[in-house]
Amino acid sequence: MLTKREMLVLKEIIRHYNETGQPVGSKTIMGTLPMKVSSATIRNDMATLESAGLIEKTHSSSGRVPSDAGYRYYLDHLLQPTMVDSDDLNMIQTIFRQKFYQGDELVAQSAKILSELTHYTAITLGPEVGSMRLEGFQLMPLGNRRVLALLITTSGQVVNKTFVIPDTVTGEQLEAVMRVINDQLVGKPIAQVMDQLDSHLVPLISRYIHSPDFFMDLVHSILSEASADRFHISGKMNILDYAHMNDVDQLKSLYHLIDTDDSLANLLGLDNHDDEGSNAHGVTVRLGHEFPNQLLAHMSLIRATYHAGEYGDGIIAILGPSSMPYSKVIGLMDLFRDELARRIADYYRDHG
Amino acid sequence: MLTKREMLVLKEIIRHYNETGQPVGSKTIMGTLPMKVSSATIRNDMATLESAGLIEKTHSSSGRVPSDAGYRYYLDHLLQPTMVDSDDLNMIQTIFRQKFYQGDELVAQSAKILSELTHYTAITLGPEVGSMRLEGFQLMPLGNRRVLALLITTSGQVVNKTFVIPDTVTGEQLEAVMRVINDQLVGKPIAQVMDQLDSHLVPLISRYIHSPDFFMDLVHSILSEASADRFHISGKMNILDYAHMNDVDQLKSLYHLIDTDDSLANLLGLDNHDDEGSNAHGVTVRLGHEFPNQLLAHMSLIRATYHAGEYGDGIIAILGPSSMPYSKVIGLMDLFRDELARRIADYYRDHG
DNA sequence: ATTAGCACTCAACATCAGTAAGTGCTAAAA
DNA sequence: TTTTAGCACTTACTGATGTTGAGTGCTAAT
Repeated sequence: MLTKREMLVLKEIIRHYNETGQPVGSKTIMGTLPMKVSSATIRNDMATLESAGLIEKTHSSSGRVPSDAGYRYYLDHLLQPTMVDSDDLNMIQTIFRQKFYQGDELVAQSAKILSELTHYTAITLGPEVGSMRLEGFQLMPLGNRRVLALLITTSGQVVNKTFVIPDTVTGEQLEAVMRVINDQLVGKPIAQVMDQLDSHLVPLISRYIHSPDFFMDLVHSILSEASADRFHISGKMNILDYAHMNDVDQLKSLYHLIDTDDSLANLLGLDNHDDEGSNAHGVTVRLGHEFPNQLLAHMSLIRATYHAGEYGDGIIAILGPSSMPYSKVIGLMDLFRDELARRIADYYRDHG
Repeated sequence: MLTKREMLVLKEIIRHYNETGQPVGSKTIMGTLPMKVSSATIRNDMATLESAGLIEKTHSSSGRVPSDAGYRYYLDHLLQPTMVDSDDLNMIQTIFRQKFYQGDELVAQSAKILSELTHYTAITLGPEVGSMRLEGFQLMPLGNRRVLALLITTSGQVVNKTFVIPDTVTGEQLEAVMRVINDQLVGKPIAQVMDQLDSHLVPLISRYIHSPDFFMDLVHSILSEASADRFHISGKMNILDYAHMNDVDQLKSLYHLIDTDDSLANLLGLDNHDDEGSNAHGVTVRLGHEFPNQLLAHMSLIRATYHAGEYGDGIIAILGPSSMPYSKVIGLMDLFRDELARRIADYYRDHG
């Protein structure tokens, strides 16, 4: 159990290290603590903090640096989110006041705003994913053995894809497939349709078409395009600033990670939904070393879920260095999730 | 005018510098020249080359490094493209043998292949741009004041976009607009339609609709999406390897440049079509210092046009360091443009 | 429990040869 | 006239050595 002053010392070490990036010494702390104590006292406190594993030395006579555990302790016990300052608030509201045509634009813009305000990397995910249902499906012959497949979802997303049809396929067959899908599948959640493709669709289509392989491929292909997680990432290049990578190959791997939907889903914890690391504000912080992936070692992921009412939940997240102004960033995220949730609800209410 | 041996010395300096990245000394050259001369002789030749501005010293007693002008001379007079080695050829053909559904995939894959073979950054541009014509236009009401606009081009590209319609717009008006566009504009080149939007479309639509602003916006928006240059870039992160940037901000600017369609168009010279820098193989090389942009200083852009017959011309390009194995890369580009042109012609012939 | 004082540690920086790679120049050889 | 051997000279790089300053841990006094 830490004393009050030890906590303060830890907090100050984290604050200073954040600002300067340099190890912090006892004299520096002495200057900024609210009470008047000597540097020797602080040295003693630091020794305690060090044996508790919360801070580290870079070499035997250096100042102290927060350790992974130190950050964890800070996040869990010491952190108080700051209010978003009015300039930032203004910027957010100004941008959100624009007119958005596509539902996605709102979410994409969010990533942009977040990355610009923080100078880190922002990742956002729209609310549609889970709750999205199939609204319509069309096949339009384009001539010359090509056909345009068009899939519309309840969230207003439209996916189109052109296919080359085998010689054996006739116009009537196209009609039949279209009819079957619109009769049987419209209104069902996309995810469910995906799962039951083989068991449901094959028998239905086989009634009209002898070898339904082509159509199965087609439907599968366009469905997976529609149901793929649509991450919006902004500020990718900021990684160059905050990930102090000496190895170019690691940097490349990191970018690969960010660019791969699967790893991103994994990063955001889209698979398991335990709330570890969440604090009272519904904003969760995961430190890099808590991820299985070595690459994220000195990074930190701040993640918040926003609730767009009946339209489902979405995610906003920020990837940055372990050493960042958490109070500010968490304050920002907390405000932003509400703001975005409201805007999305507005959007769908007005024209959803 | 350079002597035969001076040319050889220049060539060898470039070759060595390429392989090692280190300044090249007279003794090194001595070992690799076909004729037997002493290092002193080569030093004399080097002095000539230096006063001609073709090579440089990094400090007063260092070996020599090719200068910008040296590279230019090499490219214009000394370079002989190498045949593509059979492994690479195999890889190209294997990948091209896959089935492609969208016309674009072929061009996108090309960028991927090129970047993987060279370890540089590849940029490709499909052939459709100039010759693309409007094939069809549809407006489908989606309910709840939304409308889906669908635009199909002769190259098989389909662009869809949803819009929120003002309260005042009626279904008949949608019908009318659709009819006008399909009657009047189908078959015309997209570029031309874009240019004449205001002069042609406004009077046509005004006959049916009092304030055509909304529709003009709509048509304009979807047209520009359809006619935007579709660059495919692959190997972006390789820049980290070959652009030996010490300044992170410069690196960021460079990435911004690559990510901005306008600058990219500019880089590839899509505006002016003079053939400067082109050699007999139809592959042109522009060295970084020849671009107005400071950022590209130590880079080089290898660019080739491929001719997909009646389907128009496209571009493949590689961005890399000034110091690269030009013979190989140019050989590759020369082969690749033919290969890609053939594949694209095949694609459109089979189902275009 | 806190503090002053002091010995100690270590990175960072500067200084100072010594070495190796490479040059330019001169005078002799081809 | 061109090429070559020889040599003095330049410079980056390397490693050893010393100095400084920020910081620590420990002890003994408050």
